[in-house]
Amino acid sequence: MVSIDEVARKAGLSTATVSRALSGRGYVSAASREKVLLAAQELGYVVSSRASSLASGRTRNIGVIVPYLDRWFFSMVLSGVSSALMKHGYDITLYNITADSDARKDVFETALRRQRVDAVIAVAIELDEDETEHLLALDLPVIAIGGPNPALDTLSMDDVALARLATEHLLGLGHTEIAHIGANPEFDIDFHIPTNRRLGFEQALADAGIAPNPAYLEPADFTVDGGYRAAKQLLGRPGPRPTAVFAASDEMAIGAVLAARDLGYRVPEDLSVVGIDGHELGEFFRLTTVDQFPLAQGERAADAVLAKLESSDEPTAHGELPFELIVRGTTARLPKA
Amino acid sequence: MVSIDEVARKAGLSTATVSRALSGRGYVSAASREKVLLAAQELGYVVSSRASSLASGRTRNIGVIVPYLDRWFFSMVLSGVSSALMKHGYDITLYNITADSDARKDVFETALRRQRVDAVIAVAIELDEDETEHLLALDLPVIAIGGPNPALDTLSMDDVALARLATEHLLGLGHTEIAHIGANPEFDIDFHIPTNRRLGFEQALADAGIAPNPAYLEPADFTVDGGYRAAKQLLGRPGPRPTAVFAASDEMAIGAVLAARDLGYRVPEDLSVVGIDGHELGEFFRLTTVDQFPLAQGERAADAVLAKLESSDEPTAHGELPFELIVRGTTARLPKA
DNA sequence: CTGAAAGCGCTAACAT
DNA sequence: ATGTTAGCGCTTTCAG
Repeated sequence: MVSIDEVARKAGLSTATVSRALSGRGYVSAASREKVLLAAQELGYVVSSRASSLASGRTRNIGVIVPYLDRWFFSMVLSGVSSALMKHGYDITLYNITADSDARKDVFETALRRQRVDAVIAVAIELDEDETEHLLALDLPVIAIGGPNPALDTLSMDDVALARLATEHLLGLGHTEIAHIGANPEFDIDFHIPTNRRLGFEQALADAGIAPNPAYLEPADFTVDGGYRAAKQLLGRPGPRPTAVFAASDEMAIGAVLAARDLGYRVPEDLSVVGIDGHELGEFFRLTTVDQFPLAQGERAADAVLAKLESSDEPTAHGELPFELIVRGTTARLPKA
Repeated sequence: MVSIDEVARKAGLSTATVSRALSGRGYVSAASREKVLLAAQELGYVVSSRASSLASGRTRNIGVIVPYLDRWFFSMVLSGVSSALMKHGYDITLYNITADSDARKDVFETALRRQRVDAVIAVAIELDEDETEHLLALDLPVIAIGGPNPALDTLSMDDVALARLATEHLLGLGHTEIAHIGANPEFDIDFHIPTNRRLGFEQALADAGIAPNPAYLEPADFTVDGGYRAAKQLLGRPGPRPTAVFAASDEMAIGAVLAARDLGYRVPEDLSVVGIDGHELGEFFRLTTVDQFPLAQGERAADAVLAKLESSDEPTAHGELPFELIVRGTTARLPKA
């Protein structure tokens, strides 16, 4: 491994100047910089992050904590974080919080404290007080996606508003018999997303003067299969039948579309379906959805963390994440009866 | 940040002994070890990986190179790698090779050379000679998934055999009019997977004495949508029609199932469909598939890399990855005509 | 089995 | 603008 001394020797300068030229900190004449760059190039020198970080306290590495690696949303966020950070020469080390609570504890109590990272991005993890403490005690910039966690700088999604938008879309098309798939308190681990989406749904109905119908609330587990089963229940039960379904995720919405078809209902003629996410599969099914741009969420978190790193004073107000209604083919006006 | 000196002082021992006790390297009396552990515990001491790695040359961090973060297969592999490594106290830093060739170059020429990792796992990336050189020049243990790359220790999937198995399943059910979706040379970037799967398909047919029918070969892009379009072509064209379809991925197979249904064919009565992957969505569609256990692939790569780390002499023969036919509901015997 | 001490390769005052 | 030098916080000989 070629070291900084060799570069210094070759460039005919001191190691200090080489360090300055390479890092861009401190004054270096243009001529010296040239020499250093050339020497480094020719020797194939790359700064050792081990040594550099020990001396400087900076690692150029960001820790990213995610609860799942194998779920679409998190993959997208991670992808966004990664591309944004790589552009700035930062590496990312991954901390996958699992169900195993010992492993989880280990991340906060040991792994993150090894001084391997300059900052932390926590993606959609509900942190308990202890964990929040640990994070704060690191004394590093932290950005959370998906709050709210009043103790942390957070980029949060207004899930109530998201759900209102989806519901209002249906209302605007003339639907009044609207069912909701998703409200399952059991899945409320992640910031009450299911509950908030149900709340938004109910608010929109209330604003339109529609009384909530408990029979139109069907719990499901956020999978295609779950959405399928829920929709079958909704559509198969005797009695009043919804003309539209708002599912709390695109995967459930897709399940609902498939269930409707299997029962002989046409989508959107007989049933309108709207989801939430902007899932790639939604395009194939021409699913109307409220896109929450997970890739952009990741990029934005990365940018926020970099901003905090440059100027630690930055306020980095708790930001709201954008979302947008994408009207495709699974929703339509309520046909006149 | 509490340092090793404080622990040493509190334990009444030298820093050398503390280091030995904590790392498990070198002799330490049980009594001393106790004292050290207690002191470290009470002070909440965690070894600084910066300092430790500079002094020892070990980082307890593995670099993982992946071409995609947002594709199911890679997410699963990554998930497997992550869980296996975390168990052993290793962190993982992620290098996402993108289409951007400058960024790609940067990973091999700079990022990986920063001495941040003890070993590298390369997931299904076709490396050119230059990149392979760079990897080898790191002088670190490297494990590749998805080879073959003769220069690297590789865990590889026998895609020809995988495809044969899928095809033989169909043949065994009595089908002779079998189409294949997937062979698209354009997508051959990743180790000729499409080509190898087509080869396995053709071999199985040949072994059964069936002449290949070019009209039964439909290229597609490995997405649901691609599989859907391909199947529509296959089933919609006038002339002989296949009674079974072997798709080179589960997502394409799902697309084929949906296309068949849309055209009025029943699956599996009128058309059998088999895929490859073991994709989670396959379960919902009751898709028959050849599972390639991506999670296990990741775990196995992690174990292999750890083994190399412990004993650098280990031969770590180029391993073959397992696969298995999962018969579900989209394939059936050819009905007597 | 333990301690003293010499680095690991770089950065950041400080001096010039 | 550049060089000198004292660390950064650990690990690892080497003695004992």
